[in-house]
Order: sequence, then structure tokens, then C-alpha cells
Amino acid sequence: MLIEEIINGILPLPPLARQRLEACVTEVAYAKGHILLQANKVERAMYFIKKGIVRAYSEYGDNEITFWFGKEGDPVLSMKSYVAKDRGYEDIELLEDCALYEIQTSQLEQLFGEDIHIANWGRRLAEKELMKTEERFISRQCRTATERYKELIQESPHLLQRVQLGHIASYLGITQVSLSRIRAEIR
Amino acid sequence: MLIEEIINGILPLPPLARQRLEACVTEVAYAKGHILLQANKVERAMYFIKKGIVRAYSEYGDNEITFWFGKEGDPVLSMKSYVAKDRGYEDIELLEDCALYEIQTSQLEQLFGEDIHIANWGRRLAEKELMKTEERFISRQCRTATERYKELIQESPHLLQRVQLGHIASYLGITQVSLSRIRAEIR
DNA sequence: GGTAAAATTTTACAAATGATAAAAATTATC
DNA sequence: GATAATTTTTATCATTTGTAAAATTTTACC
Repeated sequence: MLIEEIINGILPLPPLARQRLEACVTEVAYAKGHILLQANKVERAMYFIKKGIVRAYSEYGDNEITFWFGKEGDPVLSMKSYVAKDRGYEDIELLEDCALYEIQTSQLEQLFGEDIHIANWGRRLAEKELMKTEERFISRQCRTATERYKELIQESPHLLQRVQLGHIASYLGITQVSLSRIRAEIR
Repeated sequence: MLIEEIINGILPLPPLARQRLEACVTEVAYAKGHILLQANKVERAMYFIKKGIVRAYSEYGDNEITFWFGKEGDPVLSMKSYVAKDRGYEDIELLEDCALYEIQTSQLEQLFGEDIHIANWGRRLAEKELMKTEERFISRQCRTATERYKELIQESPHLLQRVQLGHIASYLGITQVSLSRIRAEIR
């Protein structure tokens, strides 16, 4: 996926603003298993996924809890680092070899202060992420695990092909055993 | 709470920008029980709470599910309406007589296009809301109902004085009966 | 292709939560 | 302040989900 598409997908920018933003972007690539962002660290870069799939998870007691998957075009950042300049909750692990667009948040912040189009682009980015988080929150609050699994199949069928079920289970907020049960019932 | 404090609490604005923003604000007051924002409607206003307490809830099947409380200083808006110009999920009900600051989102959007400080203020608003939603999401994912209840007592002890337990229970994602059990165990 | 490792499913049992109904306590109203 | 209405607690039983361990399937690697 091209950075231009990703940027304009958030908020279409006039050519000059887009050039300024794109000038901050560098391409990087890491192998499957690489930890892109670390929990308990103030991260100074954010990414967009050009190619590949990643997950965000937290260690909690013995087991890790996956709470987000990112795919092509998605932004990857520690919100806690990005917004509050504080240590993040999550590790972000590459589930496939990935190509990424990298931006230093310090550069981005400078542009936010200089270019009103980019400031509104950044606003839009946060707003869209907020919508997604809210939707998942409400889905979690209102629907049963079975409904959430069916919803996931509907909306992200590709994910099931690319991610192992243990991660999916913890993403849905249930154990792998529960997910197995649900899958058996549906069949 | 003064609108000036609320605005500067999100992002301190230079005097001119703050004046422009405050010029959009009107004060309104409604009685306990009033529905400020309606589910399944594209809402065109947002609010900040000057005085009082509100809740956001969705009807789901027979029962309603409360998923947010707002108190003095908090923004009140349907994210779906504000961000996507789409019908919101939630009703927002006043749990006490409230004094509110009202802003038409159309006016706000115009300012976002005209004033870079206000654009960055809007970015900050979305970012902070995102952080809050994310924290609650993670708390929900990682902690038991009992832990979440204790967390709530710690962080918002006032809420328990002002809101009935049925709403608190559904906010915590459990039934009122479960919450009663938890309260009995803790004592 | 065979072996080891990892992932997934299945099973049995335990713990947590939900549903329902009824009792107790609190709050609102006249 | 008495009565009704609402809210909260308690009790019982059913259902869901979790834990642990074993069985099966899939994947990775030599």
C-alpha cells in the first residue's frame, strides 16, 4: 500500500502539505517476530503498515493479552507515548515479515504547529482511531463472545487465515478453549 | 466549572484563538432525566459539562447498557455523529440537573479550517478521549469485575455517591446482582 | 518423508456470572 | 410520617467460562 493512499485515506491533503508530510516518512522492513514498539517505554516513532500484519499485546500475569491487530494501511503507535509522552502499555509484534512507513513523532508535532492542513490531518487520525476503539468497546460491552467471533468472521475474514487462534481468542476476550468450543458449536 | 478552564485543560490556547472558540459557546441547562443526545440520530451539537453528571447508554435487547459517565469538565458528544456524521450509538441522559456549555459542531469545524491553534486543540481533544477509551478497554480486557470495581472506587469515589448501582454494574459489564455479590464479598 | 515442535481441539471438573424471584432497604410523594 | 415506588441485597439454580491435562492436528525443519 502506498503512503500517499494511506495519508489521503485519513484526510485528503493539498499537494504541498502532503509533500511536507511525506518528507518525514522513511521506509523500513523487519522480519516476523520483531518487536516494533515496546511496552513500558516512551516510543518516539509511529508507523503505517505498507505490507504485513501485526498485533499489540500486554503481558498480564502469566499470559499475554492481544488487544489489537494491524493490517495494511493501519497506523501503528503507542497511544500513551504519542499522546501523553508516557510509557506505553503494549508490545507490538510483527506476525509476518513487514514493510512499514516510519515517522518520528517529533517531526510530526512540528508539522502540526506549522501547517493547518496537517494539524487537521492529525486530528482526523486521532478521531478515526477513537471511533474504531469505541466500536470495539461497545461490541465488547454488548455482545457475547459467540457474537463477537461471528462479527470478526464477517468483518475480517482474512485475519483468521493470517493469525493463530490463540491470539484471536485473547483479542475476543476469551480463552483459547472457549474459542474452540464456540467454533465447534457453529460448525 | 468555567469554559475557559475546560478549554485550556485540553490545550492552552493563545488569547485570540480562545476568544474565537468561546464565541461559539452558549450556556444551556436541563433537568435530571433529560435526554441530551439521542441514539440513532445525527447530532449536530456537542457539550461540556459545567455542573452535573450524565451517562451514555445503549438499548440492547431488553436492557440498557451504560458505557460512560460524564462529570464536570468532561466533553459530551456522539463520536459517531461528530467524526463520521453518522447516527450515534448512544442516548445521553442527565443523571442530575445540569448546566452545560453547548457548541454546534458545524461552527467548530469551520474554526478547525481557519485557526491552526483550534485545529490542534481539536486534535488534542480527540487524542485525550482516545486515551481514556483505550484505558477502559484495556482495563476491561485484563481485569476481573472485582478488580474493576475496586479500581472505580479508587479513581472515582464520588461517582458511587451520585450514581445508582444498577448503572455502575452495567458500566462495569456485569449485572446488578453480580455487583451486589462483589460488594458483599469486599465488606 | 519423518521427527519434533507448536497449535488446536477435546474432555472433565471448578469457579464465576447470569437469571429469576423474593426480601430488605432506601427514596419519593402526598 | 405513612404509603407507594424504586433500588439494593439475598438466595437458588442454570449457564457460561475458566483451568488443567490429554489427544489430535498442523506446521516447521532436517
